[in-house]
Amino acid sequence: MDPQQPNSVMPNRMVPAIPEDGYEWRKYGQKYSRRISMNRSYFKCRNNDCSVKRKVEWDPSDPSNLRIVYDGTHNHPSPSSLKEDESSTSTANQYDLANQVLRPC
DNA sequence: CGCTTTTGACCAGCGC
DNA sequence: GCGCTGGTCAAAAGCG
Repeated sequence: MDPQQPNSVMPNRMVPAIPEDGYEWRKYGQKYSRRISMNRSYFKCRNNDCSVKRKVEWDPSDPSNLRIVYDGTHNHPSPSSLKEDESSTSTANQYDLANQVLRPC
């Protein structure tokens, strides 16, 4: 029936589903934009020397439409990369913002 | 205990 | 001048 979660368990806290990019983020705000009818969540990268900001927008009626916006660049390797070998020459794993959803606008 | 998360309110700039 | 939005901060509570 409804694709929601009939169970009383919700893996997510309030957001539908955020794609992990391999970095750690700390949510520091959330707001709803009636202008675009979308929810906007504000995340900040946790690092002594890395305060990158990450904005996530998604439609409350269509959590499938996720819009990720990165503000800034990481100056430290991703924690996910640290736990495992990291591509021999760090090719360009530093800025793998390959999460730019492809939206036709 | 430490850490994280959530909500509300405030501020500033801009457009008309 | 007014209204509106965007963005951030603070505090509190709960959990392992």
